[in-house]
Amino acid sequence: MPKQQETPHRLHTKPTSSGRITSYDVARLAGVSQSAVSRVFTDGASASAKTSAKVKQAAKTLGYRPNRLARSLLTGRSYIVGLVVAYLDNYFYPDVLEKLSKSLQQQGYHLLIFMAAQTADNIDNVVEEILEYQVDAIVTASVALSSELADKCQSAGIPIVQFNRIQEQSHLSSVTTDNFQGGREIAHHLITQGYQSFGYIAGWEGASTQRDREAGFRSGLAEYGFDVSFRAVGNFRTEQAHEAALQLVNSKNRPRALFVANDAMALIIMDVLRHKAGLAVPDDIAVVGYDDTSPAAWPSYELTSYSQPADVMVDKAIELLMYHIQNDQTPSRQVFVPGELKIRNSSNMLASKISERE
Amino acid sequence: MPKQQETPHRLHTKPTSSGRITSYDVARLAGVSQSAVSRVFTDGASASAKTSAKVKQAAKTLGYRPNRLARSLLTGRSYIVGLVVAYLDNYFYPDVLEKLSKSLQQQGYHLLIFMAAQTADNIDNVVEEILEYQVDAIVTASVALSSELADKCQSAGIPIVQFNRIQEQSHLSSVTTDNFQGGREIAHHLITQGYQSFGYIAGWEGASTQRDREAGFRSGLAEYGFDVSFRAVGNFRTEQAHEAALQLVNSKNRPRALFVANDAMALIIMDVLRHKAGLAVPDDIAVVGYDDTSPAAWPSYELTSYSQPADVMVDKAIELLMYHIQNDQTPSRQVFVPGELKIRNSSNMLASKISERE
DNA sequence: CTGAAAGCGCTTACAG
DNA sequence: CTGAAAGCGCTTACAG
Repeated sequence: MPKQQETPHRLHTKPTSSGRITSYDVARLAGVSQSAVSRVFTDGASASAKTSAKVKQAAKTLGYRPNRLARSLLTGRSYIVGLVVAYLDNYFYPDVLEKLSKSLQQQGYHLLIFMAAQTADNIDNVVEEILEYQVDAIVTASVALSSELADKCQSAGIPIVQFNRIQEQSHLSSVTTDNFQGGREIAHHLITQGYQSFGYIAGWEGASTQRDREAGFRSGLAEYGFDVSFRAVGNFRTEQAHEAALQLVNSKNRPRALFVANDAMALIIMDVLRHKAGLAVPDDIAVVGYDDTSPAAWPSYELTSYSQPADVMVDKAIELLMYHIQNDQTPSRQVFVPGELKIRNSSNMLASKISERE
Repeated sequence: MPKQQETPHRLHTKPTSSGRITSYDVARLAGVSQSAVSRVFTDGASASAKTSAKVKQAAKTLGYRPNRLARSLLTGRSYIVGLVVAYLDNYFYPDVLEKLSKSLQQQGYHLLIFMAAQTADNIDNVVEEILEYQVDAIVTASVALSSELADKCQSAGIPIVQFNRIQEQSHLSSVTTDNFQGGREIAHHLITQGYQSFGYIAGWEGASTQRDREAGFRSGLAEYGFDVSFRAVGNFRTEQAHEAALQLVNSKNRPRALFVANDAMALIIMDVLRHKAGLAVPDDIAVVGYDDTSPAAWPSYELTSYSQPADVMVDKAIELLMYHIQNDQTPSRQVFVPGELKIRNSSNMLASKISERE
């Protein structure tokens, strides 16, 4: 029976009309070769004005757009950047994500998102998956990779930029503020304000930011002979920050001034102090955060905080990214962006006390 | 000179060692065909345990992972979902993004992010770009597409799910709460509380959420013979919400109760009322928001708000997405997720007034 | 400037 | 179960 061939094979005899419009369809309509179509859509490739016009017209008629995935197979460039991120509930990161995405978009890149838990073992699986998408680069925000995986990416030629995290052992590029210096300035500020006893609420102890902020804070206190008399761990999580605040409230010797490792926790803690424990900030206890996210400036909080300028950090991250994408196997760089202590009412003892003393 | 051929052509004579490890490399090491390697990495394809073991061992040795982009060329599935989003500074959306990303990740999909301004003309360009990436579907959060583009995506077989926005003319699937009903319940709540004059701060007037919330609010008031006596536009932007609040404060006949089109604006406005105008909430003016984002529940605000359950909405969006990806040209669906009025202190007149009256 | 052709890394009927 | 081969949609030397 000659009819047996009627059902076409799915793979080998795909009819032109089925689904996607390709450069061949455009070529046919424009009366040029497929190569010509490709050239019209390639920056810097040679095509006469006449050809270009015909092709563009045909493409418009058909609604053709080049397939970036097919292109990437040939060029080795996907124009996809993988972003690994863990803490979207810390408002610093949505801000970073927005700015990073917009800037990359302007350069023709787009972000592929991978959410991860903060613990290191999980991150590696996530990154392995990213590699399947042939990303041109990876940004890890607030998470750390194993050094084995970092090596693997390096040998695969996929640059990695760490955002707001730094790792000595793996030689990865990074953008951070100087967290040690930030912690130190906070200590000096509180001492200058006249406070004499100090507490610290830690973030996740695997994080370089947590480590450096605490070390800087302790160092800054030690310079003037002070120490941390209360410490609890909030792990950068709101529920745990809440618990840490309760520990603080119930502690025998509550410190007079408290440094909390980031704003997200500091705001929660201020609320507990004021509304659950009936304490006044700063009159009963001063509070300082880190990140200077927008709620820190809200009149209900007026939280003193060390700013991490997201826009500058993002600019630097993109510079690093482009630098590594364009130059293979270049040495990594650690970029430190200057931060700044934003002094607000939550730590302002002098404003009230000095006037009393005068 | 025979030396002239020394530099290899970049394209045609790529040495095996240069860069990526392919299925051919694995095949060679494992002593099987390239097809066999492919099958081992394809769910449901037939491969003997022996072959599978050899291939997996070789892949591990070489650090091989299949190239998803190449795969997608054949299968027509990229496992990429495009997300268009405009308001990451409204904390509702980072929450949505996180949940959406995590859920999709579990099903092997990943989100490619496109930031857009809220105005419609811009969105179309963004979506055109998304299509180049051969996404399997598009989620538009808080933005609206032109109906031409919606048609184009439909004919290209790319399903679109609108998140927190609804559009009658273009027949797109959508997930929203019932914003009209939400506005109406808020009106009834405020009336029940005993308030008698009402203000409204609008979001961006091109947004269906804004339109429906306002219409519902006005309808709910009208049922009891009330009307809106003050109205200003905040456009869902913090700076403009701030200005709207100042207008309110300086208005001749300030309303006794205020509905603000979303929490992000409502929090800003509460701060202006309390800290710039010295007004008490709810004693001088009641405030209600929409979204029930986490800051609404913070003790400093205690903002009454209509909840949009992000997790349920995301679950529904993913159901719609998968339904449309798996079934071509299926009719669109409008899913309404039940919301709930969360009554907090910011609108609680009775708590104080009743006790006074008794 | 232009077309024919090879090939990017993969999947999948086909025929053993 | 397995290998040889075609082809997804594109870019890019090559030779006119």
